[in-house]
Amino acid sequence: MDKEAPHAEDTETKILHAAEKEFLEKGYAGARTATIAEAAGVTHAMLHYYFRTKDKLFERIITEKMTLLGDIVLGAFGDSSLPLAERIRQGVEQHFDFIAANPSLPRFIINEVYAHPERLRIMETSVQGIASRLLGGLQSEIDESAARGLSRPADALMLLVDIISLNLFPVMAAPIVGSIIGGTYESYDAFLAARKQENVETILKKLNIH
Amino acid sequence: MDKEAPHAEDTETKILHAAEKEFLEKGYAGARTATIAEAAGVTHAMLHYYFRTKDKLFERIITEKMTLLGDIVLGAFGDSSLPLAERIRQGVEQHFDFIAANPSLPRFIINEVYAHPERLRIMETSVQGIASRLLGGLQSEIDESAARGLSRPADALMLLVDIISLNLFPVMAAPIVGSIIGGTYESYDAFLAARKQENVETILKKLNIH
DNA sequence: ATTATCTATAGATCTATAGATAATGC
DNA sequence: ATTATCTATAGATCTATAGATAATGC
Repeated sequence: MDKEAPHAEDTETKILHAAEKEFLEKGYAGARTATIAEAAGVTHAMLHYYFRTKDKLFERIITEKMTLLGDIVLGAFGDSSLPLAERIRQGVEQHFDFIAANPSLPRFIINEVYAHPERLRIMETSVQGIASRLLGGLQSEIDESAARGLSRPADALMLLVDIISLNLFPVMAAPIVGSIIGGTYESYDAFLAARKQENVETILKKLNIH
Repeated sequence: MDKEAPHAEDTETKILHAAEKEFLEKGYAGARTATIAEAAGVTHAMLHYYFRTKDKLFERIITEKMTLLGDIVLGAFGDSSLPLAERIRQGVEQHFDFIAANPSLPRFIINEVYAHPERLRIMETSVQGIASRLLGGLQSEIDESAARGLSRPADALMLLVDIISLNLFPVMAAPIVGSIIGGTYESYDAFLAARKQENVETILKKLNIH
């Protein structure tokens, strides 16, 4: 049924997958094309045959990842068919789950955008999408709820920054936070599960929503 | 009065300062010893004469920075002579100000600990200090306040993670957040000032403190 | 007769040191 | 007579390509 692929993965795909792992873990500067080729199980020359340069290969990966990250923010908070409290709870949880499932993604994007701010142009479209579509709609829902006395007034942008801040840090800084919590939790995953609920509560308490 | 220093900065100090900047901005893998030497205004050979290897120079910088970061957390929240609400407000603000004044520090530490988790041992002493001294004291204050009906009960560890999360993200991800906020604020510094107060409020509302 | 793969190596970049020379402190 | 500095270059590491060979699709 697929366009191709009776055989497992073709060389190009194997290189892409290995490159994704290497770049996300070590960043552009720390990644080695020879390491990528080896992990993909192909000779080093193949990497250059398919992608010409390290830069072009990197460009492929970071474009894909930035688009993904933009989409997930929009996707998590975009469902406006729910009552505000539910929309926020689900948004925080979905966002948290995505970050937990892609733990090196935020560090990767933050680092590479810092190193080359012009890379933001790749995200600009999704970022503009967030700013206008999501924030506009969310803000009017918050305002309406506050006007009815169902919750505290709040700035939708600030709320979004709150949520992203709270969700990213325990995943990005896992080794450090892990060493702080020590043996308080059974595992770091148990801590993360508790943290997800804690973040939902923090936001709902801020809105004082009923 | 000083031990030395009639002349501006000696070579060793110039190299250290240049190295700090280069490593914090580009990380270990992205930093170049030749770039450091050039920025310090000395020949490349001098760097190796004083510090032998890139690794040893890096070790000097990261040890200093990890200790600093540990100390600041302890320092910001350690003043237990204040009423709880004031202690938290001042702690959040002091911590925020320190991060804003050292914007590449969190990214640097998070990246280098991720790349080499064994580096956590450098921080272990300060980290243990935080876990026991700070959290223990803070927790009993929170408990006492809650018992008197002055605030909601809360877990001191979770509260600390909340604060650090909220304070770090807008500084670490400044280019990205800046592009999301667009022209809403006069400058990114204006946004950060607003953000500091917002973070204080978020925490106080979570505690529902009066 | 085009596409994919391999071996071998060039070429670029970076870290590190050798060895000579100048400056400094007894 | 020790410490600091410079020039020159070795040595290691990494990216990229040349050129030959094998596989694949008409």
